[in-house]
Amino acid sequence: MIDTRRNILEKNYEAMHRHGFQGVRPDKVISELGITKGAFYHYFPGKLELGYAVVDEIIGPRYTGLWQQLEHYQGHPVEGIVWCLEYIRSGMNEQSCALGCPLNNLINEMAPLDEGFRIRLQGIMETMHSAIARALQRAADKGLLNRTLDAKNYAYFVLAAMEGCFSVGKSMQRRTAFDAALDELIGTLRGLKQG
Amino acid sequence: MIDTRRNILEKNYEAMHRHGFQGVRPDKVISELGITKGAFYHYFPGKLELGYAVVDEIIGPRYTGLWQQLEHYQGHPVEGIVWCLEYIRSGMNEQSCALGCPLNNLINEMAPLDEGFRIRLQGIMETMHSAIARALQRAADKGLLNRTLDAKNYAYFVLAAMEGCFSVGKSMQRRTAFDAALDELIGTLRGLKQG
DNA sequence: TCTTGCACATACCAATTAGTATGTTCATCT
DNA sequence: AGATGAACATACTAATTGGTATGTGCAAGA
Repeated sequence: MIDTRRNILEKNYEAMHRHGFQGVRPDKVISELGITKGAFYHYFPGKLELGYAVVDEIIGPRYTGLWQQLEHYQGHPVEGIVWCLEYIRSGMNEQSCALGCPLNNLINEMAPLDEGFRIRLQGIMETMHSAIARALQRAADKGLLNRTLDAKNYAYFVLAAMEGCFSVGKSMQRRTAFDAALDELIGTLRGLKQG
Repeated sequence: MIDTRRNILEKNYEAMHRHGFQGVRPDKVISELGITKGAFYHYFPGKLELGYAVVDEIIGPRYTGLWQQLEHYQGHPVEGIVWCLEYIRSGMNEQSCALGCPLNNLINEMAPLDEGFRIRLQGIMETMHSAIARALQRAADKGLLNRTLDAKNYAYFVLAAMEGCFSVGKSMQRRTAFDAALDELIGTLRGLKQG
């Protein structure tokens, strides 16, 4: 293999997405990869550190990379947020809807169980939160909103609603429910715009 | 014990809340209860059926019981929804915030993994969704809303935002984040009211 | 009184899991 | 050429997990 470590990481990421971290069986994953335990324990001290690496190297960059683009978005900051949401939607199909948001899944599973996970996941959420809050604040500062709001508090709400869309889609096993909830969130956001 | 079965159910519910279903070790839970495997397997065929029973007999009734009260709420239906949300908030402390919503947790963990769980959890969500959608529709029919909306779609959004509040609170390990997100949701809901 | 069966306890077990200890191969540097 | 170490493979293991098989006490009915 060209990059065994990366393959291990990505396959285990997929397994984590489906089964949760506790449900991952590194043995099975690596045997599906056609390699053995030797390779796995060569690159990772153990299962826990593998989980951390998946968060640090796959999940974290994916989310922070997206939301940090808000900083450079030209146009109404609210539309920037909507753009991010639509980007997320565009990357989804029926299956990924049924599996839910990898970040949301991991938060709900691991945040209360392991400090290492919790700190990492909290860091990702804080980065996303800051990006959204700053966008809202910019909009407010430029008088682009039709009411006053607390940017930080509202950013928590946006994050919550977005993650919740995944939970709804997952519980219903239907994209239509995810889409409906997301459409209403977007409508609510656009309702903040001046004019 | 007065009701061993109920004790088993409730202790395992607590364990599921903390560790997730896959993380529950029925052995440990029952030994903490001071009973043995004999008692457990006398009342339940196995771990899976225990999980189903927890959903059917504890989680389900708790949620559906709350939201179905919307039907009899006197006053603006939107305030009925707000009342339910405030009721949920009132039942939370720092610890339950860190552990998250039992329903949300279970959906995110088990919906893609097991049909038995999925059907049960979906049923609970559909009951809640219907209750919210009907409340919104009543408000619309009575001309109590300041804009038109699709009650069913908006109900998905309300559910999503609510569940998302738990995810946010859980990831941040702080009630303030949960409260902030929930306050904004409530503000958004009240913004629908006429006048 | 005898029996039946519920409500558990005790003892055992096979499979799984995560991990370790120990090779082996091969490229690279000296 | 010989030494070295990265990159794996193989074989083993201790602990855990979920479950079964069997035993026991005791209350209620025949």
